[in-house]
Amino acid sequence: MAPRDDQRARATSLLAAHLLHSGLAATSLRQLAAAAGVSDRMLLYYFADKAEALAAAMAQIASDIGAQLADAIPLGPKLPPATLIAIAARITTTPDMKPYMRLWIEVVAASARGEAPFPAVARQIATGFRIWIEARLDPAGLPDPVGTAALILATVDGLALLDVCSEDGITERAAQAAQLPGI
Amino acid sequence: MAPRDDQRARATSLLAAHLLHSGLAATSLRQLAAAAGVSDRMLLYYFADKAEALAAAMAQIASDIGAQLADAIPLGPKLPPATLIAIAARITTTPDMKPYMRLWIEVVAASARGEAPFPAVARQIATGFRIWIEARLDPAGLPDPVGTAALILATVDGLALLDVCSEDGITERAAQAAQLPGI
DNA sequence: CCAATTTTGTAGCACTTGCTACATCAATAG
DNA sequence: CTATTGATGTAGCAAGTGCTACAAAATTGG
Repeated sequence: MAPRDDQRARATSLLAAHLLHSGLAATSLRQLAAAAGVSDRMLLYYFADKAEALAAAMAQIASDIGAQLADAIPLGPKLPPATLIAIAARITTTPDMKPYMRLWIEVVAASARGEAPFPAVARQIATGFRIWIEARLDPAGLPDPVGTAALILATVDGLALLDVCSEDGITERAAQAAQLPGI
Repeated sequence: MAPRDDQRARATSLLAAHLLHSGLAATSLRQLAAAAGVSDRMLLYYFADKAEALAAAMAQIASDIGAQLADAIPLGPKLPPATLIAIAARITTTPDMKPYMRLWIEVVAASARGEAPFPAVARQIATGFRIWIEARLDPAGLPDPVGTAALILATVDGLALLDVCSEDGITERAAQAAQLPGI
């Protein structure tokens, strides 16, 4: 009905695809507008400002990640930390997940720099990750299950970070090492 | 003797301090010049361009990190992975190391974006980290010591990443969890 | 069909970006 | 003392930034 809302939704999807493909490298207003197939003038008609456009795209991406994670490991019996680390490492190093994790690294850095809207976005996504892990972690015998969940999250994020700045193959070998007992 | 080289060295140190304090948030030519206490015109007299100025500052920081790491754990008997993870986590979550690790995250993201000179810088620093770990890791019983070293590096980096986008205290609890046996 | 409202284009503004041309001043070599 | 070189300031350029004023067109309600 309202063309504006339709166009806004369409632009949001195109922006999300653009961010997944190019990261935060090309995020000027005009570049975003080009990616969304509209003029910069219209992008600012659909969204209040650049930050809102980015936030909308990131929200869609975050919901994608959530769905993918929920699909990958449905809620079931609680798992011990070693098992959960192994599984999480295997999932997040999947080629399908690579663009997501790469973007995630850039979002965290932009958040560290205080660049709107990324501090809020990063907090939201990190919380999503944390909840996913905590919901699947067996707390039995753990002195601090939240700390352990955070460690698992850190390990997974670290693998993603490694993937950005290392030669090919190293990340896979690290993920493999994460599946050994006693580490 | 040559005032230019003196000034260049002085500027490099001031730039390094600036990056450690502010990350990559304020890295326009004029902001860098202000941090170095010179005019933008002179900064480009000391350095060929902005990328070279950043590279010089980052090189100094990288050498600082190297020295700090070498001091923290001198070469000695090779350690099993669990011990090494615990030690590395304790070192890198020290308040002293916090600015370094935070900057490191931003450098990796800038590298992912292809922003000069960070791809080269990130590769160099990551290699330094990796060598430090491999030199201290006991490969006995490990099917892929390099993969295990990479995993340790990933864990440490992941803790740093977590530190950027989580509430206070979580990183410490995760680092604590990393010191438990059997994870 | 007219009026009001929503949607879209054109043009541009004030500002920042990395970098440079040019002139000037100081110091040093002959 | 002069001539050359090194060092520094002033001013500015072309491109890009986020965003906006204004008007024309399209759509909708009566």
